[in-house]
Amino acid sequence: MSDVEPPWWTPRKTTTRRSLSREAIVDAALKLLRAEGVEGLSMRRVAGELGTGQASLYAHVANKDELLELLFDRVVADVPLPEPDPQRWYEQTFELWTAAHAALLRNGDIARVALARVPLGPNALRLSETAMTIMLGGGVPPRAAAWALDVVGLFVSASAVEDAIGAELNKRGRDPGEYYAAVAGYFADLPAERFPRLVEHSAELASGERDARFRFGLSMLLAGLAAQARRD
Amino acid sequence: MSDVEPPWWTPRKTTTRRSLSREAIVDAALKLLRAEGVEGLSMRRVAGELGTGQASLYAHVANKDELLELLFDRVVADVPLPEPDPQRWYEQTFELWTAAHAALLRNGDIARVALARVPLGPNALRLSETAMTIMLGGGVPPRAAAWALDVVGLFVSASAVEDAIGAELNKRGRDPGEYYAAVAGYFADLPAERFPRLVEHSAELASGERDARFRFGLSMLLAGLAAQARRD
DNA sequence: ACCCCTTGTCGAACACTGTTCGTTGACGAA
DNA sequence: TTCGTCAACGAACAGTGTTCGACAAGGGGT
Repeated sequence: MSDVEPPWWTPRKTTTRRSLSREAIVDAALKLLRAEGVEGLSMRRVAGELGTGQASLYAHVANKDELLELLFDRVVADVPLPEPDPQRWYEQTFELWTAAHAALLRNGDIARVALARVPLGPNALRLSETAMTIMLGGGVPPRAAAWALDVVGLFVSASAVEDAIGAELNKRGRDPGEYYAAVAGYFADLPAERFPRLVEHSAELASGERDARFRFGLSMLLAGLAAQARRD
Repeated sequence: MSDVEPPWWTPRKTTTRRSLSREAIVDAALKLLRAEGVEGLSMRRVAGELGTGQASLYAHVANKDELLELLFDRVVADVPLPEPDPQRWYEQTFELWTAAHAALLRNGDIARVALARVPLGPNALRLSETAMTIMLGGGVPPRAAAWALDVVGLFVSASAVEDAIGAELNKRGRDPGEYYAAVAGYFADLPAERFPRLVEHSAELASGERDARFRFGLSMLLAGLAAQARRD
């Protein structure tokens, strides 16, 4: 845990005098998030979870937006960070982002908030610093490393959101994989004369192997990075 | 224009008997979207734009989600699609997605809806079919092409969302680039003993050259694809 | 020409949302 | 003991997506 915080997070220096605290609020929000997703997370319900009124939350948290940022950073805290080893920069980068992806998936929708605002909380910063150290140690030029941080982060978050949506739709349906099957069927039933490729490859287009698809995308990105690293 | 539509879009076969129409609604929504973003797009305001009551919209559109999907597909309609040429598959792929990115950016926030639901509207399908044709013609294996379609689409949408947020924050501020400067400043002012790399490369981390960053990310991805294409 | 009945329009209402206001009441310092 | 501060919180405000039910206008069948 680091005590660095973005300047727009309301500072909470005073020890709480009563029952509520920022931590308790984030805890309650996290519980709701896992159960219902970002959509079902309202200030009233968080307050209800804590057995208090909604207005009370605003003494500890400026905003719903701020609460979501705190929540996101709490989730990022669970990503294990490796000790950078220049010999294994590629593997370590791969593992770091795979772990981040997994942590996001463990918490429903939460990746949405990463796409709505660049994550600059203390734990996101620790992760960024580690990722930069690994890439720079591996010989990736600074500008490429800095930009790649953004690009890969974007991809990881977007993937997590997509996977969370699929998981949610599957949960609502009867059988596991029902949603992916429906998408594949939709592709397969398109008019073949107009969409020959989509029809022909409908199976691959909708194949629900989330992890394999994620690793494929991450490999695509890191292949580009490795090429940059070798050039210098 | 293609007349293929996902089965869950309410079919509107009958010619409109009165003033309202699906097209008019999407037009009004598009106008609002450009002016205020997805956030400021409510059914009431769309209805107000058309001088009618909010309930009237539901005769032409199942719900707000469907309206957003229609809106997204309308935006995708503006992406110019090249005639596939196997000799130039890499360039064509690059150009196609750059054009898609630009079309999204021209319409504020709209990329958000692509991340909230896999886009399967008629124009998104035409774009997908073209992208597949180009990649397959260039020798990319089918499964890699199918997965890359998803991965690159995710990246393009996520980039567009991030850029739209930056653009919005800059618009709110006094000077152009104010937001990026603030982020760079935040990085630069971090405690150097804890975040040495982030502090050292704060300039690159927040550099606001949107297009260059986007092209960099797209290159990273396509480098991975090109490696796959050569392998076969 | 008549009537019916389908179908688009739309005001009102419902159940929510995030946030603010003003009051209450308990604690720590003097 | 008294005072002032501040977390707690009920109520209200302005907004949201959506549904219901009433209304009216045309076209099709008789």
